[in-house]
Amino acid sequence: MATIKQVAKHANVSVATVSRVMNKSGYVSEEAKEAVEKAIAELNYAPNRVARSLYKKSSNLIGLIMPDITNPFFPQLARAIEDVANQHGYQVVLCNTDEQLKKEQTYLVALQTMHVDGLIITTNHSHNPNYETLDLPMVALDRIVKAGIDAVVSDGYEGGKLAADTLLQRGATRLAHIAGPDHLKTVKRRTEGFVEVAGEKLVGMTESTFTFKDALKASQELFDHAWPFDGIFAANDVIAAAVLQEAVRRDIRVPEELQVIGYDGIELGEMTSPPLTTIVQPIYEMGRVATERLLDLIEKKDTRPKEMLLPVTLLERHTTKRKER
Amino acid sequence: MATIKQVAKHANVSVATVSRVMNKSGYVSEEAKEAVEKAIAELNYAPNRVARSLYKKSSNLIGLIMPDITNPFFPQLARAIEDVANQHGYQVVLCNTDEQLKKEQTYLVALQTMHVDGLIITTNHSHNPNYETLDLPMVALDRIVKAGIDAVVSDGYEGGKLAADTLLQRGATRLAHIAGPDHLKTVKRRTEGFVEVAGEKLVGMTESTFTFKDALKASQELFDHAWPFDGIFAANDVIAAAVLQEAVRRDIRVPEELQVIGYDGIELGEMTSPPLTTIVQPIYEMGRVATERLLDLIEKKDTRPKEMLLPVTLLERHTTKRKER
DNA sequence: TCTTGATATGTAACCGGTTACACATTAAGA
DNA sequence: TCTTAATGTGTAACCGGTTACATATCAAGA
Repeated sequence: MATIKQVAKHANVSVATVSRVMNKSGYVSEEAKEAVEKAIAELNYAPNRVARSLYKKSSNLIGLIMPDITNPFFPQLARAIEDVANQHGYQVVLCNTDEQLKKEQTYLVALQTMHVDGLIITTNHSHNPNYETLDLPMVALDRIVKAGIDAVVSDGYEGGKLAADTLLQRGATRLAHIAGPDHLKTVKRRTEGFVEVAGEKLVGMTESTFTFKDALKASQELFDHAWPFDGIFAANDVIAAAVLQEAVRRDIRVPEELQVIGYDGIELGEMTSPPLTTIVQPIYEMGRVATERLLDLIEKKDTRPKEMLLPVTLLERHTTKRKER
Repeated sequence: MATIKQVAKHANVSVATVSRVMNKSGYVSEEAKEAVEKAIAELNYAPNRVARSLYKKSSNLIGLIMPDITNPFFPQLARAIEDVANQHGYQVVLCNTDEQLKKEQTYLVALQTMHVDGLIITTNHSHNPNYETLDLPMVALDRIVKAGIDAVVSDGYEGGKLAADTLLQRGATRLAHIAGPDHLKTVKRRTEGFVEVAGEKLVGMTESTFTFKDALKASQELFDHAWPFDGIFAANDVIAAAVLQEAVRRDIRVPEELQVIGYDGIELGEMTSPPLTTIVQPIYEMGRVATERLLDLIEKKDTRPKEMLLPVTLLERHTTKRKER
């Protein structure tokens, strides 16, 4: 790789001049500019970002901290983040923490020492002491870390209500629900919204993590203890898929006997049989908004913290009945 | 963040001494060592990796180039890579290229200028000119880039044969197949193995990309034109899921009327109804092996290029019949 | 006692950029 | 013609580490 010095020599100017034309800063004569551009082209020069980082104290890197990219909700988020970051000349460093404080801590110092310009956090340590002292632009995504840190989330409360409304409207009279992990505020809201509207009609409820295995176990328990019910809302699509599979295994016809609604809108829902009706949160959009917000923060365009609530919509596939008229 | 100079002053030694204790290199008296360690602890010092990179020309960063993290095969790979990299003190930079040469090119210069130490490539430009001139350790994963570049792949040929054998052994007599994109060598091998064993029994075959939508379309065509068949092998699990869904929609009973086998062993296969029988490639293992190989290459432990072929296994879930005795 | 090698430490060059500053030239305005 | 501001360019300091090299001390062996 050529260095700026070589370019300078090749163009018969000083390194300062080369730097000036690279950055379009300061005064440069047309003549010099052309010579430099020619040299750059001929030597196939690209400036060393490490050197630039060292002086500028900015790396054009952003850290993406997530629990586990293997969880099907996150890849779409990661994709959106990477797309937007890339469009603005940033790269993203992927960090899986499995929600372990220690891993998170390790990553945090690694990211700091490599001078990332900002952080997007999709893990949920509401009181993670690590973030308190961190002087870095950051935005929480699908999670609420603490007041004072920007957050981008979908409207889980409305989503929960929408799920209940839909089920009721399609003739369900006995509702059930599988909630997500208790410590996730954004997920809890879905349950709150659902319970609020379901009211007396709620006949069964349990809780599960977001792994398919656990969800299957929770479904089985629910079917064993609370059956019959004719409408169920799962805290996310993976859980809904488990419910579906268990229903099929028990020869319960969906949607005739049991209507199922998930939450997320991940591609998986399209692949089940029958395809899953779900409350979709605009995942890509959330990633996009979060990243754009982060870049604004990095460029100090706006620093008042705020929480961005994105609307959800109902996607009717085939685990709910047709709308009655 | 404290700098090495501050630590040096605080410990009453020179920066060289501090550097020596940090790197356990050269001679340092016990006395000095303790003073430095105390200073480091007190100032909460962590060396600036950017500065270190500049001098060392090594960043402890590895670039991960994939088509699209949103494709459910890749997150597991990414996860494995990140795990291993992290255990060795490396971070990974995520790059989605959508198989577009231009994006790939852009990333390649970005990664080079930030001095990544190595590359893991899961895209498939067999003749991508970009890689030819690149003087960077790299390993291809699930893809074969070109001779001279290490590759880690699963044994698709054996997998295809295993799928056909299994179907035949379970009583299927009319076989069908949906192949993957033609330009992916590793995927083509699956088809070759399958066709080889299926022989005369093969009554229908088509091709599809790895998106669910396309797969669904291909399935419909196959059912329209080649039905009846009683055993089908799909080039990956996403396609198999589409076949399954289409079969259910047509009221074809699986596995009684039609047995289905996928390839990959991704979690999705567990979530379909019925759960999918599939040829599993050891995805996590592949990521691990590739990363360990890359780290060896980076540390110059071994530089003879080689191709690593990992074995596949049959995972019998419920889209195939019980083994006949 | 003198030599020699091991131990210990500091100074300064270096990595490859960016930019403050000094200096030179030129054109416009008084 | 003299000032002054705008334009153009180079030198060197700087970012924060690593390390080559110079130098100093000390103990062991000749």
